[in-house]
Amino acid sequence: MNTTPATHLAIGAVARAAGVGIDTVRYYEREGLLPAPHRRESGYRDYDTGAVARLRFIRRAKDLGFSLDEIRDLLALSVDRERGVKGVKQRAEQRLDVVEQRIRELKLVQRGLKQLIAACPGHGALEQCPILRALGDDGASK
Amino acid sequence: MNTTPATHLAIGAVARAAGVGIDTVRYYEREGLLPAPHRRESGYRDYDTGAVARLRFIRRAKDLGFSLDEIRDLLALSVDRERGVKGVKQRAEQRLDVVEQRIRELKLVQRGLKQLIAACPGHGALEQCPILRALGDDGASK
DNA sequence: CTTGACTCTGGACCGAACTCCAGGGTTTAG
DNA sequence: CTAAACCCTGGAGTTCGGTCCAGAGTCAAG
Repeated sequence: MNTTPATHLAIGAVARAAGVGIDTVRYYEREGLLPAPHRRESGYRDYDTGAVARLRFIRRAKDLGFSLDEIRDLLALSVDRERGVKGVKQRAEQRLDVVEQRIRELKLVQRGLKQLIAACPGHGALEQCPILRALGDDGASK
Repeated sequence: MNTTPATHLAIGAVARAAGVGIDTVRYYEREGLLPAPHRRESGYRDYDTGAVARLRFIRRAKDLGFSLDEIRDLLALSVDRERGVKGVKQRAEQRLDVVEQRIRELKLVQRGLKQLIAACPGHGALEQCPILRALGDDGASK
């Protein structure tokens, strides 16, 4: 029944396995993203492979642009039989909205830059430079 | 010859005219983006309309995604008869590269999110949720 | 047993671009 | 003349997601 063997991993091993820094693991624990693990007599944290899975979950969610706050939320949903699946889908949709909005903004910037670059000869008088003309009303001249 | 009348503007007026906060104006002065203006007897800063133009320059460049460091550079180029136009065009091209790279990254994220959303029914067992399955190898279940 | 690698804590620090604060002085409208 | 609105300085605080540090204890190989 137990698919996750309770291997005894120290923090360094768990960090390496998940591809994050040791300080990051402790940081996530402080932030409530990773449950506090058992401790050995010595005080050393003692992880099992579930911790590695959880860290990877966090890393992948971060790659999709979720903030740590949102990931905390996602992690809570991931064990919520009631609203879990629905909530997770909703969050993904919200994230998609934000990403698409951001893409639209960047495309506007892209268009603006392209136009300026195309219009600028790359030499000549400052007064004629379309980029400077677009940025300021005057060329900051004396 | 003088196209910029030396109107006497206090910091609040200049900030309003440029659409930025008062603290931002002082911050830009500290950061060397805006030259230190004349002072009245009282110590009050006394701006002319050139300051408004320069603040607008900064604002527009920021809208195009330039950092304050880059804007400082742009401002220096805007009065450099030698490398001015060439340098400005170059900076714009570099910025465009970064913007386009960012758009590509966001499109990957967009694709990933879309796939997950499409695959998720929005209800049912946590174990079946493709989003959770994609994020973690396990659903953080006990 | 020794050495080197590992881990512990609490807290400071990073960058970017502001934003806010206290405790003053100044200007201006009525 | 007074009260409101403005301005001054220096410095601290904000957000986000870590990263680094000192000083101390622990573990594993040889």
